[in-house]
Amino acid sequence: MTDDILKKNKLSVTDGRKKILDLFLARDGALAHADIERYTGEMFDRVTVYRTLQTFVEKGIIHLIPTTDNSILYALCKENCEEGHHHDNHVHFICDVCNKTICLDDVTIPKVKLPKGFTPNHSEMMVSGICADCK
Amino acid sequence: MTDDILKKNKLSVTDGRKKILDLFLARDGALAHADIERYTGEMFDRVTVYRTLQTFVEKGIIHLIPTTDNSILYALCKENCEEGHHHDNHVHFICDVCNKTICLDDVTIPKVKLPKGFTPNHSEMMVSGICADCK
DNA sequence: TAAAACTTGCAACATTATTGCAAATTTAGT
DNA sequence: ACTAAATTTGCAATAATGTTGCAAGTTTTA
Repeated sequence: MTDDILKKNKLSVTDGRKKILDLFLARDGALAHADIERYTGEMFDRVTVYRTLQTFVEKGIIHLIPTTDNSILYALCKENCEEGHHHDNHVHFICDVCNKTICLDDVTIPKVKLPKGFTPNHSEMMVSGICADCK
Repeated sequence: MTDDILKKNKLSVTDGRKKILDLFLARDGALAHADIERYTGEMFDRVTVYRTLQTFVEKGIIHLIPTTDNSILYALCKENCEEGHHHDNHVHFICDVCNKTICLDDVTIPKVKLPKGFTPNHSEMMVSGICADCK
């Protein structure tokens, strides 16, 4: 499974990449760099984690999620990795209780009417509240 | 002007706070910590800038803007500072050309229909593209 | 104007991220 | 399966970013 995703994206299949990809496949929530480091522990160097995430973002295997604090979150979105390119026009949900960030793949970001002179290109939308598990 | 805002928020009127508030009033775009440091230069310590921004956020004079990269942006929004409390349910626009982030105070974030079990509380929305100045 | 309250700068420290280079691993060609 | 080429990793060094305690300085209050 992980091997396929890596091969499809023309990346060498290495232990580090498989392990990190596994992590994303196992969770449906988004992950912060720190989560990944906590999990991989002594297995790999911090630098490898940074570089792996960067590579995955470049290849479109994972995508960045904006946050209100300074943290960077990464998430693997189902459709995207199947198809090999990004469709990240979905809403992200941050649960105030469990603090997980979830990709709502089926909730499309609505278009908004911008003031005169503004031309839209890409949109991001995040909703916080209580998720289905915590309700 | 700056004195009034500070007083209204029960903050001591100091040179640092006035200078930083001036910066926000002069720009309509959002500012990163680094922008402020670049501007204030040797005038104040880094720590003072951090603490001033934190205080302003707590008082609701400025608000944080989420970004896709790891940067933290702050912006003063017109209505808010007049009234002394937050109405930050507006869309933020990031220009791909000049890279400015602008509060579209008149563009309200639309409501979206969430999947079963999810309860919304707060929303954020960012649109990138070309701004009115760069078109 | 003096005391109390608050703010600032400094120094030290913690965390997070980036880069170059050599060693190790993976891939591709035969 | 074996070797050369390409890629990836770990290490070390460095940079950038953010935090804390405390003493000195400034602002506010009465």
